[in-house]
Amino acid sequence: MDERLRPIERIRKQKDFTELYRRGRRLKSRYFHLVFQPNGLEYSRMAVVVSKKIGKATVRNRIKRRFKELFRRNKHLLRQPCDLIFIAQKEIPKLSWEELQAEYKSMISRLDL
RNA sequence: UGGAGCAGGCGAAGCGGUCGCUUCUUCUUUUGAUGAGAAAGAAGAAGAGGAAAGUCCGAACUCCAGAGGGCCUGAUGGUCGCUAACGGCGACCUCGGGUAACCGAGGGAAAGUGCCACAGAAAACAGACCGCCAGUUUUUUGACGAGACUGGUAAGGGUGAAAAGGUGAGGUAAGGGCUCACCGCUCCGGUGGUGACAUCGGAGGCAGGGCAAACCCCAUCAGGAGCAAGACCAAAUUAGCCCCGCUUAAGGGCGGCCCGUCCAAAGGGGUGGGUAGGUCGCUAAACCAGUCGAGUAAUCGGUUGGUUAGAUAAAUGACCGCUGCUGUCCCAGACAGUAACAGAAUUCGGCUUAUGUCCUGCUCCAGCCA
RNA sequence: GCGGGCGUAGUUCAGUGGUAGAACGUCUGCUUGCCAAGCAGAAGGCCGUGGGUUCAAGUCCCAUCGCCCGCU
Repeated sequence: MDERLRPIERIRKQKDFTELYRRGRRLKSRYFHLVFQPNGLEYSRMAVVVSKKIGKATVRNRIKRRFKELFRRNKHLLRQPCDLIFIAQKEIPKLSWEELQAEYKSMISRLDL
């Protein structure tokens, strides 16, 4: 139903990041890590972290856009609102769009909330 | 037909649609004090590049009180132009490379200092190893020859990246610009050119190695830092302690030093505390496109039209349909692909680097045909 | 975004323009019943990459690639 990605659904503050990194739980795969925590709000929030080691600016931007697209399309998969940080790993530029979609869905299903 | 050289263009193929993001404008609702503003929603408009990249130069802009002089330091380097400026661009000059189209390089080594390993007799007020020639003398014996000494010489040999112009002729005891011709070089003068320089004539028998991307000299240019510059707002904290200083100061004034000048207890330094957020700067400018004129050109001037991203854990994405193009195959069709380099972060002018079975024009060379 | 620094042997580093070195490590031999230590010797380098200046470049100049650090 709601496939928008409003500004408040993005994590932007330094405080939120440090809090999540300290308290959040982690899931790891070959392509990206996922830090998550139920946030107690009425909506979920997300952020993408891609370091310079992954690639040049073009590559990093493409990864960020793909994660944003996946998040807004698949909000219904989350059983309760929570904060998510996606941390890209070195192997991720090798994935095609279809492969990343499958990877994303399997990771979300592994969340135990 | 093949191979080269130069110049330029385009660069998510085009059209339509669905979902979503950023900014602006207008409107609606909620909140708020009928304000400023904030939040949510709707409609419309706009939304990555030729290199946005590297950060290699040059500027605008901001702050450093002002941006003055000198020295150090750094940069540039044929000439004349263009430009806001430049290490950029244009035209020309000389030298070098290429069969050619064309390409590359560029002050000074008769101001001084320094360095030229190895080899070689000798490597920088030149000198003489092997040689060549003459004379004297010894040996032998009559000569040739051989040795020693004295003198002449730099043609030949060999070393090296480099060794007191080159080739030829005359001349000479042997040689040598010793003399002559041609080429090269230096100096003087004329002519042409704004100039680098070119060219013509005359004189001189000839000066003397290389390296300034070694120090350096000459000419020109440069104050420093950078939008994380800098300004403002609200909140919070400290408005304490120590040290220096009121005039012949110390200290500071953003690469260093000196002069000059300015600040100077509402100051400077240290300690302590803080380094969390918002707004502005922030997009209309040495702008872009067309056209006319000046100029060989870079470029300049006039005129008409256009408005073209402003994010901040940082917006341009995902998908569908049709058309076009390319490739493969079993060719009235089917399948696959539609790219490469790459993503604005204060803004411009350049340079450099990356990039495509892409496109256009001009030129050169070779082969074949007429 | 802006500013600065470094690339040399397997590793850590030296290196006036003139044959690339040291220490540790590796390998071989000696020594020992065996190992370590010790002694003797050897191998190992396109000096990050590509141009230029020079007779000659690890060194000087230009471009480029990679890595590291600082500034809100």
